[in-house]
Amino acid sequence: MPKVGMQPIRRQQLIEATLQAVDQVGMADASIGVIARMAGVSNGIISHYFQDKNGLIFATMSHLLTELMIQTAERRRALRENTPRAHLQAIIEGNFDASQVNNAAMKTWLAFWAASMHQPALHRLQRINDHRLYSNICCQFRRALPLEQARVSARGLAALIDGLWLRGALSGDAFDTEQAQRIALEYVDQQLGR
Amino acid sequence: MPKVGMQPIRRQQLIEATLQAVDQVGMADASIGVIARMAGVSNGIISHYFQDKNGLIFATMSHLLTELMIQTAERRRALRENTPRAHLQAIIEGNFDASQVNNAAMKTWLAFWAASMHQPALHRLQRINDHRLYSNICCQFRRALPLEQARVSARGLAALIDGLWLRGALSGDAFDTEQAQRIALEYVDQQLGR
Amino acid sequence: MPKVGMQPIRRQQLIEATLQAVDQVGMADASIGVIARMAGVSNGIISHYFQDKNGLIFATMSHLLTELMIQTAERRRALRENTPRAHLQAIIEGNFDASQVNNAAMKTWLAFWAASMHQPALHRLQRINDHRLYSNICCQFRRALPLEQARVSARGLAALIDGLWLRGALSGDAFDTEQAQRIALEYVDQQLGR
Amino acid sequence: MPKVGMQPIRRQQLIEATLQAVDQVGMADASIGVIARMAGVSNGIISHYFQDKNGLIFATMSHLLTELMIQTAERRRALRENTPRAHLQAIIEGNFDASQVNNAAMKTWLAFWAASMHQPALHRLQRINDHRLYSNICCQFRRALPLEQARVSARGLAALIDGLWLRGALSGDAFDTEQAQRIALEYVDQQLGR
DNA sequence: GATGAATGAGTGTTCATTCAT
DNA sequence: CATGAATGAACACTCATTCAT
Repeated sequence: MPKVGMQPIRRQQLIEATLQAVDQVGMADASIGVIARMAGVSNGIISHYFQDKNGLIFATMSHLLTELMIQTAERRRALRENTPRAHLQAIIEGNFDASQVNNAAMKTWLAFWAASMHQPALHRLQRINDHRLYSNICCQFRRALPLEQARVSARGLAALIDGLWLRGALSGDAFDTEQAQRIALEYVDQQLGR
Repeated sequence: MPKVGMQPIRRQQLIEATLQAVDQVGMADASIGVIARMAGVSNGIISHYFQDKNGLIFATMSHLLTELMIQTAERRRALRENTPRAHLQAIIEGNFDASQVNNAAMKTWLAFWAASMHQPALHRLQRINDHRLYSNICCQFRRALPLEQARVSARGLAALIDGLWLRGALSGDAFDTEQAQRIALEYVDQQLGR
Repeated sequence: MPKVGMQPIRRQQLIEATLQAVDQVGMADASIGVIARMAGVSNGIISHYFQDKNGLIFATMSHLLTELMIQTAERRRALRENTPRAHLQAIIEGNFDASQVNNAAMKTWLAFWAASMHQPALHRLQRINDHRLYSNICCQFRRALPLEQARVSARGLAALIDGLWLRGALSGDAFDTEQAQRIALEYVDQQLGR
Repeated sequence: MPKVGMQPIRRQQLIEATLQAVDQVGMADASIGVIARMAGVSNGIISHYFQDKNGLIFATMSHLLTELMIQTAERRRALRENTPRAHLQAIIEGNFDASQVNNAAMKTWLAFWAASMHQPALHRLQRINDHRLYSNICCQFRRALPLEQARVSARGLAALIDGLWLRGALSGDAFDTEQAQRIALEYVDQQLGR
């Protein structure tokens, strides 16, 4: 049993237990006790590695955000052609990556949004993420469209992606990511096609 | 002092206090005590008119849904011309009505979505609402487009409306409903314009 | 079982349970659970009548202070002769009244002093009490002595009273209040006798 | 790095950290974690050098007591004249030595008294100290007064010293040790002057 | 119809202590 | 000698709910 250097291991372990707990019982009932039991550790350990429950929630959200960023960045790095359409497609695909459309992630996102309305730290995280999606999109539209038009198109595409994700998450049925991506890509083509 | 017929008055009073409480302290901290204090009544009264706290939450959500339905229906009844575009515009406008984009409503909606992932009763409410938006939209697209295309367009517009609303709610800034409606309407025109 | 107007009854009941708990297990171990059990009520009731544990501690200390004030005031009101010596004797007797030299009160006083070093609200209470003893004494010395001498004598008598009380409390043996009062009164006579 | 002979150094280090912690956050909040952090060592080290937290508290109190004893003894050894008055003055001065009237010491003493009411080990320490002050004083009075009178005077002076110290500690203002010593010495003169 | 007294389970958090390294 | 990972009990406090009045 290793007794030193446990910090990164335990942190990851607890973040995953949090996602699992939110998936199974919902954020409202994901008490420290439940999370600790799922991680197979004692309650007190959470205060040891995260200051308090908020610290754990914050770290969990940061984890999801980072995952989203990584997925999108990787897809864009792997592109063969450097066209706006290709980049936008990669962005769309990143947002519907498996790491974002599984039950645990979807429930956590929704709970995160609700909580961000009243917790400044989460709100800041949320704004950074929202802005990243918008500006990444805008950047690409800007290569093909005049500034004002690019902005409007970016706002539309960002909203469409979030809306498709949201309705998919709320539906309760299996997430048809294929169709969602097709609708989003069609929007891209319409905007670029002028 | 009227001892009869208080039910509808009290129920409305408590629903409004709930929205107010959610607006001010967030759903997580909107305890029965807080809501009762805001309504100027005793704690116990809530069990009297709603079975329990869940009953009050459910009623509050139903209230928001009804309001949304009424706003949309009224706008459509007042239409001069019976074109798909006009109906879709009315639907869009209804979704960005003041009753849906104020702080209390936005916070309650977000909390509702998060909760609906784990509470069957709320999930059912949520699905009904989602489906109503989709089928209302689809119905109008159907008048101008072949079935399959109408379905896809409807899915897109519904997602775009929800996404625009979501990003507006989460931004924390004033909600630019004008721009949102313009983007949604432009999407309608693109879909119909083929 | 009365269901209204319980507040003063419960408050008194809880204050007495606090004194009893401090007597039996010490302030450090006088948890809310212990106090509630001694009062024969549930834990939650304490938050209902006092905001929190600090509120209960504060109320308990206020109770002891009020008791001390009442005992002293009554003795002075019952005086036959209006001499400084008589008043000072009454003040001395009040400070060694049974309400102040029982185990529960002594332990609570000591815990109160220790806590007052770090809790502003308790410190304020403490200063008011200290000052009252001093100024009551000073007032009487002033009738027989020049101002500066009265002040010094008052400081000395107040300290002597507190010191006698303190050593009596800490001794662990039965409190010889007779001897304590004799020593204090002798000090009075020495000061007045010049 | 010395691996042997650390014990006295570490013990002293931890006792001083305890006094510092009590000064800054109060005995109630002076947890092992806080004390260890102030000493710049790990939590576990405390169990290593003191059996447990009580051991550390006990050692800290013993340290204060020893300091008091040393200060008094040194002053008496340095006396030019071997009169009762000179010895009593030295005892008084020892009790108002800087090592006893600094914030950390005063807070620790008060916490110690409160705790001694319920912890036999601390109570024993406390009684030894109380008795030493009394018997040292009594011894000197005995050289000038009949036994019974010496005892009463000793009780009075011991109480006066403790009372002056107590009121000084609780006042929250700067400790006027000069005045306190003058009052105590005056009491000595009155007792001897008969 | 309406109150508010009362409950008690549940929460997040703190903390002294243990122990493998 | 020294660390810090880990525990688990204890704590103050919150809260939805019940019910006598």
